[in-house]
Amino acid sequence: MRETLPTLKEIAKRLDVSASTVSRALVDNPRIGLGTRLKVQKMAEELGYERNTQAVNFKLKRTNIIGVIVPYVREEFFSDAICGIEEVASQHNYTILFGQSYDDVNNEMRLIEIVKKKRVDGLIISLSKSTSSTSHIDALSRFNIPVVYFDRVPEAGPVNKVYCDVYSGMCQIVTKLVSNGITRIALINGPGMLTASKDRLNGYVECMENFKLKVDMRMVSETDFSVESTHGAMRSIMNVKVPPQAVISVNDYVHMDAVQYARSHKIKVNNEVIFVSLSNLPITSYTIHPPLIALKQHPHKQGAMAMNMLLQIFEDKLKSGGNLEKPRVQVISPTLVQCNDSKAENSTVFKHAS
Amino acid sequence: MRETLPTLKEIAKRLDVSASTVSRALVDNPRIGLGTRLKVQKMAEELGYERNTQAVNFKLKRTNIIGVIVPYVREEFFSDAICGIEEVASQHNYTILFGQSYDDVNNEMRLIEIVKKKRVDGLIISLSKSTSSTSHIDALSRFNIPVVYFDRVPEAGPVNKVYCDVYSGMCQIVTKLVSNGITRIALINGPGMLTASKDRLNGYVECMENFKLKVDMRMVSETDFSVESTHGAMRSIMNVKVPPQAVISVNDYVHMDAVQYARSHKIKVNNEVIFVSLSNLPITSYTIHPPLIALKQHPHKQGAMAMNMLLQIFEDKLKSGGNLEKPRVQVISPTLVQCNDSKAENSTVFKHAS
DNA sequence: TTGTAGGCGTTATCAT
DNA sequence: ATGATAACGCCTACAA
Repeated sequence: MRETLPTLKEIAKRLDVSASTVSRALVDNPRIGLGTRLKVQKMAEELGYERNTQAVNFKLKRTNIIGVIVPYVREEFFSDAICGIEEVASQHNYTILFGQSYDDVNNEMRLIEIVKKKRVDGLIISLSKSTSSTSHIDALSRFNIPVVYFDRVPEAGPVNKVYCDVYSGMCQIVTKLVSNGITRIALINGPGMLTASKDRLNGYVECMENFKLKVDMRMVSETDFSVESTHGAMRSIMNVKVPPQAVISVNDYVHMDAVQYARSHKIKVNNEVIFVSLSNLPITSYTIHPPLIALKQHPHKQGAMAMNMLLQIFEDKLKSGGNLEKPRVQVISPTLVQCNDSKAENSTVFKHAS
Repeated sequence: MRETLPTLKEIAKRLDVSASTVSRALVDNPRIGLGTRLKVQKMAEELGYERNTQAVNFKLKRTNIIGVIVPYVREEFFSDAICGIEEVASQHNYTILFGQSYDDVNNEMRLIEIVKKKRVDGLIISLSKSTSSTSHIDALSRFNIPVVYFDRVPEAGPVNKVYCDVYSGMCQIVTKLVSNGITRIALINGPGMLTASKDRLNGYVECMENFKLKVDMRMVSETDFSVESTHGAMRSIMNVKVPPQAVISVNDYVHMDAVQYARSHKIKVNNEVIFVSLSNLPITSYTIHPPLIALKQHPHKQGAMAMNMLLQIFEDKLKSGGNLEKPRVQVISPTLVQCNDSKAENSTVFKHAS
């Protein structure tokens, strides 16, 4: 019944050679005769031998597992990113151990403990929105576990990270709007603590100023990503006496909630007020009112890049025998896309190139 | 720099006892004195000892990894299911190795090879839509790797599976519609090959007949889940001379595409024609026209149940020392939910309880 | 109650 | 070019 896979020893016994010989033949070690190598490989083939990765990894003191921690896997952005990670990871025989922080530092800390316990070879993480310090993560470096941050990255410190240049994304958007005559622009930003939020705000402010437009901070609001919070943000924005012509939302979920607010307040979406989102997920195409302008943040690519960075770090660690390489940083540019909203009355069409 | 975790031997040396003693103390083996046990545990605590799971698993010839294969992780249904799996898995110290078949048997076969190579302890899988035979999966049982199917399960054969009772779901829906005076009901079903599709069709036909309603097969169509295919299905359905009053879609993505078709053909959605979906994902609440009736298929719960089933199988395998338990089957009932579509003109409201 | 010895499958370091 | 041996960290008969 129980069909058990042959081991290296089994091959050795049948061929009456030593285990080391077999091992060498199987990894194409040069210190072996061509004849025996072929003989061994043939036998391995016949027996359906498969190297026991568990044993190898154990021997080599590695796990070939990399930890991945994101706020929510159910968000398309992150599941996409995970796929990107998984794609390049599996090509290099790495396996993913993933966990969700549910945007809560405490969960994040628990997960860090787990990946440490599992002795992962490395960690790729996108911070929870409530994470203000990364000391729990820094602890990993003491155990020589390299960490790559992506998307939600810590602001400062010598860390490896890949993220999207939302500053430039913000500029692209504002430029596009302004060149279409839209100058009263509101922003629903993410929690001010997040680096990305600061970048967005800076991009917004500086780009506005470049156009000699005064920045009205009543047009800038924050959300903690919850529906209520977003609705609150909308309320404060729409209540200034000269309301905005455009509302930029920090992401598609916030965008959808903002649209929901607008509709329930009889605001003509994408007509009276133009809606813009800083990210661009496939689902929005099914929504009532998609954003007229959005930014692709390339989550899949970000994931792939993060994993590649980790692989690089592994390699360099082997070469340099140890430590102290300087942190790696990769920035990826978001891509501005125009959508159209068939449902909007007299949907605005953008003409001018940015 | 490199802080390396202490091993069992380290503790043994410091306490001047043997490794086996330490091992026993740490697993609360009864064959050890209370004093030494406490002493050992204290030292372990002090040193920050953490059992090397890799070594343990290697020794015990298990991996504590379970493979999970789904068509797409980006679909909320499956990412939800994976979370359910992950939740109970992590509670029992199991780790997930996931892969996506992208609804293609060939990928599925490749993934099966991989999980076999990784020597997973078990597999949870939701079949690709193009999988007609499960012989590639049956191969796993030869290596004593138990398999649990979920949601997209094979029709016949003695397999372990957990799935949603779409037959009854279909009945619930038809009953609800009929009791509200809607009798011309169309169905956009999934590929006929899938078990679930057959169940849906049976539920539809038999429930209609229970109500003495004649079944018009021109009102029944199939989609391969692609947009074009769904649009084609809609076309054929809406073109019969007396068109349906309701359209039931196999899932939310198909539903959204069906709505899209309807809108572009000036059909008043959820007014002239009522739209119903056989699943119920959060995203639909943001869509232009959510289904007025939907079924919760509880993906998270399905995932959790599948994982629990696997754990049961593991346990029983230990007890019975080996094989031949009869296959396990768990069926979960879908829950009918009513939504409302604020956007529909004169949106139909259902009054009668089913 | 505790220690000793052997082994899981593989690789690395010596020899030969 | 090949073999013998030890070791990775842990567990488990068996012995004491």
